[in-house]
Amino acid sequence: MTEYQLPKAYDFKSTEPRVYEMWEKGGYFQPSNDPRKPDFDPAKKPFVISIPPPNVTGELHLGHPLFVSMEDLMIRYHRMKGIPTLWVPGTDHAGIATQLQVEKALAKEGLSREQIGRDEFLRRIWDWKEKYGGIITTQIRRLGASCDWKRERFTLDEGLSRAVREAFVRLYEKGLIYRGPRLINWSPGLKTAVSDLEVEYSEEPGKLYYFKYMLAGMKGEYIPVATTRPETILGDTAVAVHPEDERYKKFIGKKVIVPILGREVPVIADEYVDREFGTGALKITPGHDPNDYEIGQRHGLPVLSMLDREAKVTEVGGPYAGLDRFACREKLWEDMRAAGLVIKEEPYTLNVPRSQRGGEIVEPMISEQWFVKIEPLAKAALEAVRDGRIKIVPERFEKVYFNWLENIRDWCISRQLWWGHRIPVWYCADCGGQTCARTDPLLCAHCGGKNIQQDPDVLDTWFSSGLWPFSTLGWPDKTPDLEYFYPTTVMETGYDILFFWVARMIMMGLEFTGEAPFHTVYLHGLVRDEHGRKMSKSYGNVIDPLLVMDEYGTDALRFTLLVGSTPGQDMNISEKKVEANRNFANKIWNAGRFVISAIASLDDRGLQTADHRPSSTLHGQSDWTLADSWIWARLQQLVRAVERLFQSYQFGEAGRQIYEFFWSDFADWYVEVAKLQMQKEETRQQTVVTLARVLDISLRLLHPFTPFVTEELWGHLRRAVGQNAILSYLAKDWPQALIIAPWPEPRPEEGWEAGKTADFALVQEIVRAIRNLRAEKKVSPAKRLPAILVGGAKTNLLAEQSPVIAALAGLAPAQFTIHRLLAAKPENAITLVVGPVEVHVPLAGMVNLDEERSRLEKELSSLQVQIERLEKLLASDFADKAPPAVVQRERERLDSFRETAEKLKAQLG
RNA sequence: GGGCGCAUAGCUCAGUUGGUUAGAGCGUCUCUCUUACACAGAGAAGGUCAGGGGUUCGAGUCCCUUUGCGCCCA
Repeated sequence: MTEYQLPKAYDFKSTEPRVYEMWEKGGYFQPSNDPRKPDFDPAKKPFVISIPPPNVTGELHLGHPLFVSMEDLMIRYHRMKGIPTLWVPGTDHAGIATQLQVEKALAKEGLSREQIGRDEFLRRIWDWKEKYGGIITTQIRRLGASCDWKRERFTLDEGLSRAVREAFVRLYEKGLIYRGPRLINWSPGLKTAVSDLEVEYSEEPGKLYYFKYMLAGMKGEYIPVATTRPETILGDTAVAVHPEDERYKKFIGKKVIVPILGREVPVIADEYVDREFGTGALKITPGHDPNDYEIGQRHGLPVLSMLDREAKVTEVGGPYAGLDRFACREKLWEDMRAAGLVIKEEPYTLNVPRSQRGGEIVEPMISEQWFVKIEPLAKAALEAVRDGRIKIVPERFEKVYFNWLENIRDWCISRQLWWGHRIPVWYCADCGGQTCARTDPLLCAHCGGKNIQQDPDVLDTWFSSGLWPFSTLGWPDKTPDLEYFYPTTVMETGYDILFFWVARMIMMGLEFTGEAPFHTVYLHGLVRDEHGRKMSKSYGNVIDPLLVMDEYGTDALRFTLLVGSTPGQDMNISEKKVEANRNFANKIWNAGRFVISAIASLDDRGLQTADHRPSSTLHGQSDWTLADSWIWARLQQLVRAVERLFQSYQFGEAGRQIYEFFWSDFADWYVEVAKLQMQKEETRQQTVVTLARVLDISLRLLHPFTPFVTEELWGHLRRAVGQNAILSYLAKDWPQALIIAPWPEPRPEEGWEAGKTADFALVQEIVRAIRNLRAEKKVSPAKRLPAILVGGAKTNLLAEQSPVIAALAGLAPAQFTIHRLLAAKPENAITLVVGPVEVHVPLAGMVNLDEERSRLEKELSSLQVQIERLEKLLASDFADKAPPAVVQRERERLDSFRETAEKLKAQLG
């Protein structure tokens, strides 16, 4: 017999790395049914998740532990169910973010990327990736992620680059990719175009500038115009008014003079103009405003670009050429004031477009870029969700998804960056033709000339991310992985990237594979600080998950994130919560320690092992005590609830219920009763069996939530049970590790549960009532109290449970009697009424008759209220219309209240 | 402007087919180092479930509406 000397507190620091290594070395992260292996069975349906790839050189923030915990939970659950599972890990090259990091490092050496050139810059960025690229995946391992690292991918690796190239060429050949000058969002600091999604609008205080648009050839007549961006006057090509606006109708078709520049532009009529806003007349700058651009298109207006790629005024701006956009605004306005064209300025709240990255003000401008013609893709993507091929959880996000796709605009996919997938198009200097090819061409496809040059731009990072679920499995090749694991099962990610990523994956998946890339989209909320504020460095409320794990352990962090969240809802996190769950991990550990020591203490002295196995599979019978039956019934109830909750993605609620069961039912009650049962020879073995079985199943249920502590403890349990001559039969089917132990399958009730549960609940109530009395009367916990119980119909139950009641309530066994009926009320005793049971506690010298009387009266009166309420309820329509079971339950409650009230009345005499 | 979410104990939150007198963690108060755990145990206090209206035998839960906060889209 081996003695188990487990540390008094769970030591996550030494456990976590060791356990993770054991899993990884044991090959448990690989699918149990693998198309790359000979015994592969294509008929088994796998469960597959592709990881939302984190930025390869990024830092771990709380968003990562959240998605890792969620996905790992789903993966572990399915793995334990025996389903072949694959979780594909990987990282994203994160074009802008990574390039900026390296540029920043370069700047410290006083260099710019232009100075060192494209090739050298790319070499450095790859060095950077090699140096820092492993950090994030190491951190994800630390979170316990059970993904198949053998299948790890990177968006810029060879295979994925080929996928990107294939995707681009196919869209190009289909005419769904085009290049052209369009109004795009330009980021002057980064000097690249960005997509509509990468622009965020923020409300900021600004001004509305009113000025005069003088009419050409009509002395002194003018149209008053208001604008938030006076500098764009330099690019105006019209003034628009509403066709029915009485004020300005007469000017339609006339010309007005652009201030300072003196150009003449037409006055046009367009229904877009809002007569209520500003002066009701709108200056039109098609080159620098999306709405104006559309109006310009409608009216065939010329488009002027008055800002260059650095947001400085171009020659279009005449005297202002070379000025920065903001300096120009001031100078022009002052000049206009001097020219008598200014009317007034008003404070006004602007909606300023800012770059999602860096926050600089984005400039709408005309630029030659590549676009994806999105409408046909969007249509298919809408259909896939509408007809249920893809389900979004929570459902309300389907509406958001529809709304976005229904109003989607073409996607600008070219970026003026160097880090990314280069656009596979070559321009011919001889014939001007474009050559788009899967492999780098040497000759122009049109004229055969050698004078071709590749487009310098790269693709939006999300273009490659959109291919992720299938590119990671080998697409465009028909690899065995792709055949078997695609489409994937669940896409789990934050709702903040529903458009950026999820919608695009759906569009691309349908386009290139003909299938929805996943069946279910599960969207989680965002993690905020304990008061619901967004975490930000400037605010100083950022919680670093690494520090949290250092202090409280990974399981505590995971459990906090999993249990603290509801689908699609933001969650607030605080260290306090993590600490509470660290305590839970410790609770698991210690309850386990107790069970293991109980097993170790059970030897085979005088016991014939074979004969002492439970003969019946029907539980709650024969050699089972009430507590054994109760905890088993509760556990089975829990297994059923957890199964139901998992099916509906309510992982948080499932975790809470397991927590409740483990701490309140198992540790607080059953373990305490078990201590007693183990002292008796006849119940000892059955108790240890129950302890072992309940712990085993509990650990299995908890494993997806808190994998480390459960794996470690289960290992000890397995060894202890396996080495025990009497109990080893219990573990005969247990595998090497908990990670692959079978998930507890829900089984139907057997019929005995309700009765046993009610009986145990009565015992609990009696114990609580006595404990309460002790606390109220300030009786020392060490003092054993005498007691007289009057049980009526429950006398047999009380007699059988008397040792339990005595032990848990601190009664003195020698002075503790049970009666069916009692002729006279004991003297000098305090009486507690618990349902059908009376508990008389003689407390010499502590009984104040008046106090007792008023206590009983108070109890009686609150009972009367309940009785009246129920009598009224049962006399109403309720009795006819409510389901019989509900009515029956209320009737029983009323009976029990009446019984208690009668007893109280008798006491009061 | 359109859409969505939230409002439940001092704080942070659960509460998904509507069904006991609404739960948890933290915090507060009282007691206890009882041989798994003081990262603990026992007990207690604390809520007109934002306001109003409706449906129903029955509403924290469903419908309408008002107010406040937050988010997304334009």
